[in-house]
Amino acid sequence: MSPALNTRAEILLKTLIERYIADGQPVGSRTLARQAGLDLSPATVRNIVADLENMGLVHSPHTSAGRVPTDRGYRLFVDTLLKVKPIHSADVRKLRHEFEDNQDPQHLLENASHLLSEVCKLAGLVMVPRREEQAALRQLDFVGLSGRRILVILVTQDGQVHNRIINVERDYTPSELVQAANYFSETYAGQGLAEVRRNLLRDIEVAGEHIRRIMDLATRMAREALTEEDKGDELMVSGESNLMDIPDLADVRKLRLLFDAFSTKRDLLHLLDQSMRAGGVKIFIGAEASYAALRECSVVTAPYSIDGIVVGTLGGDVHDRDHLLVGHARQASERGPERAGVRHRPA
Amino acid sequence: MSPALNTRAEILLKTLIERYIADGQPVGSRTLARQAGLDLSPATVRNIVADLENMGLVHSPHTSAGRVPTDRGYRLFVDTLLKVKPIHSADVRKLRHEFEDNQDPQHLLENASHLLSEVCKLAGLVMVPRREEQAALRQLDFVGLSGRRILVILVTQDGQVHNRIINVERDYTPSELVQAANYFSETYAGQGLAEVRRNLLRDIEVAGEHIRRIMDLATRMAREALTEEDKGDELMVSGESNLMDIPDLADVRKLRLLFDAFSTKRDLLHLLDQSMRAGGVKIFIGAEASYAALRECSVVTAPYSIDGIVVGTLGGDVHDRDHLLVGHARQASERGPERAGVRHRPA
DNA sequence: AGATGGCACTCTACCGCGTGGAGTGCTAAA
DNA sequence: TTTAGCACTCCACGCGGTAGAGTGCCATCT
Repeated sequence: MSPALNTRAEILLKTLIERYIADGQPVGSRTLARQAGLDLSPATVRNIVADLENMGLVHSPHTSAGRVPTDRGYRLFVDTLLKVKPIHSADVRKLRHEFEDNQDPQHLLENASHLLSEVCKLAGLVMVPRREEQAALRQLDFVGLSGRRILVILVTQDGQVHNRIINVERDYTPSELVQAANYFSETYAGQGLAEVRRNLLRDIEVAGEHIRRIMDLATRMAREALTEEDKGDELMVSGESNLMDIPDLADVRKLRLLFDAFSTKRDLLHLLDQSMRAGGVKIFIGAEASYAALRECSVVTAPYSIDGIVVGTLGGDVHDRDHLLVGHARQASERGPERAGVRHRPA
Repeated sequence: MSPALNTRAEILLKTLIERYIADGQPVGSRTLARQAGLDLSPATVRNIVADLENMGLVHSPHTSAGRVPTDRGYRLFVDTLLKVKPIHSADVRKLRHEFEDNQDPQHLLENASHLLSEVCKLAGLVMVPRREEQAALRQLDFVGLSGRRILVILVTQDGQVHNRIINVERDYTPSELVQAANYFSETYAGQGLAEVRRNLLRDIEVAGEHIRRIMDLATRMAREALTEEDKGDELMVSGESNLMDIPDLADVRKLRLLFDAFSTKRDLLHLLDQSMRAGGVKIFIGAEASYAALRECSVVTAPYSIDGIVVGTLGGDVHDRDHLLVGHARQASERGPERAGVRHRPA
């Protein structure tokens, strides 16, 4: 694929990209010659850059403009040219501090997403841990509401609380509810939620005394309360408005596309999911995300884990290299990697 | 203040504003003469509009442009000129249907906010019911987590579930937790949360047997779990991206201001709070909201109630008159009023 | 007296044009 | 292999001219 570059060409490409990322303008031979620190004349630089163009790493918006990196150029850049430097340990301490107090998972995730966007001045994404793959049931509670509605509260081992309201066919007395809750909690505690659902449905078939008495409740619960959380809840986005500071999103229509993408969430989730399975920090550049709204951006993702098991992904729509450095380095220093950014500016 | 207008002037002002709202362009005498249906020549219209300008109801961006309504013009418009027509009962049915299934309050509010923005193609705001003023405690649960952390689950009479993690000084056995939960649930059920907090703190003073055994837990709970929810949770915003379709927010900086306002939430909450106390549909035009970011917009708010008690506010950053009609009428037909919109376009 | 037509004036948006600057590709010389 | 020079291209910018929309005022009509 990408043919080998000699050192000089590499340096020039790197400088070109950094320069372009810094101010978004196509960069010409004179600037490049000065910036690269190679003591070459603009003319020489022109020759080399012409080669880069032949290799499809850079490209001219029009005849007499400077050069702009292509997707392939970026790819090569992040794969082989980019060095990340560790972030200052004081910063790490500060970040660690932010997460110190025991918060409930919901708030923790919100904070992470918010912080991610704050630190990087970009949009931060955090995928909610996959409940069914990870969390085991710890406890169940039923609370009777008016009108044959029952509130199911479901606590998982890791301290997450989920609640659903289900409608049932008959009235239940409070003590029935308590008994049912105790029974379910004892019988199914420690099993994964998907597992609970399966077992519960099976147990209804060969129903024992306990289950038969609360048949309706059990069925509803298996069907409604134990099903997958709405997709909408599985992704948190914050700091979207940071994207408005990015000059080439000044066009409101582009912005709109992105924001719609953030509120639909579905495709983004897919992207993060991909990243989760693959493991490690991944950088999706422009069209690589194969998702129209992100064509002009890049997304950097990294899975995070709880007790060593990968359960979700952090990511971000991204933009400039400094932030890439920050994000990448944090990954080395914290257990759960954070994220990073590189910006993409096609014509 | 606003001097009396004769009918003709009123009609012209009304037409002018409607026209301006429709396409955002300053409106000139010729258009106005044609549109108003008064069979007047442009010259006559010019004279009358000149009067309106003297009264400060309209204003010219520059010498030879048409007229644009001022804040005072809008005020007069919504106060005396605007008639709302009921929305089609089929629409009402459809909306009612959307909220039919019993959802838990969290989702209900999210849906309301989302629907609000969908229907009006604007940003929808929903204020979360004021917990401490309304909700009474129904049930309490403690779940022990690792490391002396306890998950407090708190169910209110109206079916809302809140949970907090608190740190405690010593370990509790599961049965201790169950007993404590039972005790608290029985003792304080039916009281408002603020009340519970007060009583609990008082009871700790003159501690009885039960409380003394779980002193630490009780104290923490009163302090941490029963305090006001974070302000951040009290307001839901959705459909912000609809605002991007509004032509004069094409400027990204203005947009940014608004979005920041939405994510800060504090001042918006204040606005909705005001509206809640005042009651009825309120329309804040431009600077009336006395909040810089909203200077170029208007906000329409209406309180909603549960069982006749006002507990929160719906509102929206808003934009065109048709939606005002829709929103206003729904208020008449549903118990909880929805919202409405009028748009403001200063120079 | 109120409504109207006419007229001069003003301001904006837009178009075409010329210019300066930045950048390129090519060629010939070091 | 590098460099300097040169002709060429293209964009951004500022300028003047024009068309259109709108106003304000005055004289006239009913």
